[in-house]
Amino acid sequence: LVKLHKSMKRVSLKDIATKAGVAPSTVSFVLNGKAKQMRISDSVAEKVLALTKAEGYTPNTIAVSLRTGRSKVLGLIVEDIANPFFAALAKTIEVRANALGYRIVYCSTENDSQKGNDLVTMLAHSQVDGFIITPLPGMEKRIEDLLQQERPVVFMDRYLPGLDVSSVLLDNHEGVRMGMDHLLNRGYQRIGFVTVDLKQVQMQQRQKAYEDVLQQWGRSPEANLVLNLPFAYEHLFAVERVKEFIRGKKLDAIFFCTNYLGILGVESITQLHLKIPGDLAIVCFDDHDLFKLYPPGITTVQQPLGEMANGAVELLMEQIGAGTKLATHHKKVKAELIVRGST
Amino acid sequence: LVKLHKSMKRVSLKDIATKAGVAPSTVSFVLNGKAKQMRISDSVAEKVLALTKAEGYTPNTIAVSLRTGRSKVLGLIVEDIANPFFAALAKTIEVRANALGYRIVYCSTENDSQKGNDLVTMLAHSQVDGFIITPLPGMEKRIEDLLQQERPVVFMDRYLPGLDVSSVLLDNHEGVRMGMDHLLNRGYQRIGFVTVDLKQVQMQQRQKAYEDVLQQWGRSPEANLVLNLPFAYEHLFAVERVKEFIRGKKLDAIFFCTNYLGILGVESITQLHLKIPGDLAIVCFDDHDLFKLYPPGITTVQQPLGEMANGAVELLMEQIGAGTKLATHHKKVKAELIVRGST
DNA sequence: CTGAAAGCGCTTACAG
DNA sequence: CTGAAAGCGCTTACAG
Repeated sequence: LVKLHKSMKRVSLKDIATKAGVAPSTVSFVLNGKAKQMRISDSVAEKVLALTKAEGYTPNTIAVSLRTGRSKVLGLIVEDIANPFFAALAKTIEVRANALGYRIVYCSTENDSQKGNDLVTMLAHSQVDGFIITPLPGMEKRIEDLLQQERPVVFMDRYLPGLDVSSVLLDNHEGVRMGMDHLLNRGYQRIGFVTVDLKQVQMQQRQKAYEDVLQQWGRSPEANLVLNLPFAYEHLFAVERVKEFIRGKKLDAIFFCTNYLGILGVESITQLHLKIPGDLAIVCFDDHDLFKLYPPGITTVQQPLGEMANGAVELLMEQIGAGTKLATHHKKVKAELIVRGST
Repeated sequence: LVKLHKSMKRVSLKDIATKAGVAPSTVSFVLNGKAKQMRISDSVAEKVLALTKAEGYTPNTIAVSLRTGRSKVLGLIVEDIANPFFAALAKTIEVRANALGYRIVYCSTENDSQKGNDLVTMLAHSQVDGFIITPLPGMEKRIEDLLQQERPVVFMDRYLPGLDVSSVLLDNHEGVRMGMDHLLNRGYQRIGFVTVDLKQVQMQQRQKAYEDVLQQWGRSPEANLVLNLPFAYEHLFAVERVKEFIRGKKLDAIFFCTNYLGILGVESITQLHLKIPGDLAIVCFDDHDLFKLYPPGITTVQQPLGEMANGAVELLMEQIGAGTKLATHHKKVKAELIVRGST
């Protein structure tokens, strides 16, 4: 076993070839599993393999990339990698991609379409083999360029209407339905819905679903009990609003539209000394397993982060594998209802 | 402005040279800002610049990497990118690195040294220019290889004793001292300390600091009131233990060693109907701004994530810039005491 | 002031 | 069964 010296140059394929007394191409074929195909003798193949092991040789991926035109790197552009939701997605994507021999370069748009566009450009220049993007309005043009160049692209969690890009999205309507059916089947009558005044499509889809489900269960529009908190609420203010909401509307159940809302909901409820679900049933949309840290009794509508992440990688791999432009797929993933403790 | 066609080959430096009627080297010099240095005429330089713009030319970074031996990519290896603490660090590192013209490839060890070693190997093969690593026991040998090859490496958040590697670490002792001084200065007498039975050096340093500070304030060892929860506690079990601890030891203040402990602490305290800080003062070590979601009255010892991340990038850049092996630096970052609401 | 040429480390037709 | 050669897209001594 040859020990590397400090400033020793990395051993190259050519070095191996020289030591083995064969041509570089022979080494390349052996290492790429084309020995049989190229009808290289077993003895030569074995010698090459033994040498690469002894010398600790591994191919320079940069050179391979330049030659083959494939970098084995995927670009992941999310809103904010420090957000636990995106961090969890990134993690699963990483694992899946690594298993397939791909590395991930990730970047955060910070909800700035200008920055998002710059990131796309940067990743395109560094020759990533494909993109997984959580897009923002304002990125349409730059992403159309990618499509034009036949670069594999998948949208995740969000999409841009009008762009013909494969996507993996959560079925928000179905998720709310599951949570609401859970409550309605158990006879709850006055189900409040707490949301936040955000322009995001997700929030609007969820609120719409709440209203649809109530209507489908034959409730009158007066049954719609919605608390719409302002964006960027103050913690104490919001807790008070939720408390008022619960008491004022005499709720027997409450549905929180996001997990951050759920956190302050739990605090409001604790302050009211309500038993869960004895006095009040709770369902909360949970984007990242946050409620596993919380006491039982809270039912959550869990985003299937793994499924979403794996779905995105899968759709991307299809495109990369195909080489040619495929028809776009729009994959909807279903949330999972998790009932913790007694109902 | 030339529009790219679907399967049109990317425009290369050579293409620009041909169109400009100059040699490729001339284009290269102009684009790399060496026009003056190479005494290229302004008219030629302008023509080249105009053409690159019109053709939308950008250099192929893979080719640049192969040629220059520098990839402009940094490898970031953390325990788990889905953990908000590491996600926040990753985010800051990303921003800083991007500003310096570097991209980040990140990977998670999942606390598995075998996986950690494989990741180091993988990143080394893909020619990253430097490593920022949250190391694990068992990675010593593989990291020594990196040092031997004079690859820039920085440890962040953790270190491996005996390895001569630059590092950025939190000053845990000082952090606990700040929190404890805050309480002791305000006259609190019975200060409990809640920790968890983890082998991590951080936890042990924090507990040691708690004990040291009490001793330095002249308290007898009987003043040490420590609740050591088992690793992987059940939520309800832990909440009960904290409640017992507060009542049993007649605490007037409590110090939580991590933010996850703090979360269940807040729940215990709410259940006991204690006013904060009227009945009980709380200080909590907060690794990732979690408590900004919580009600005021909780004082936190905040990890300066930004400082830590920027410090790591900075130490790495020093090494990359130097080209030769530098003396190692061990940077300690100070936590910040954040007092929310009245004391 | 500018160009021709070598070379980074691979892969892959092509020719024996 | 194996080798010589071209080339991926750049950069950088070197030679005018």
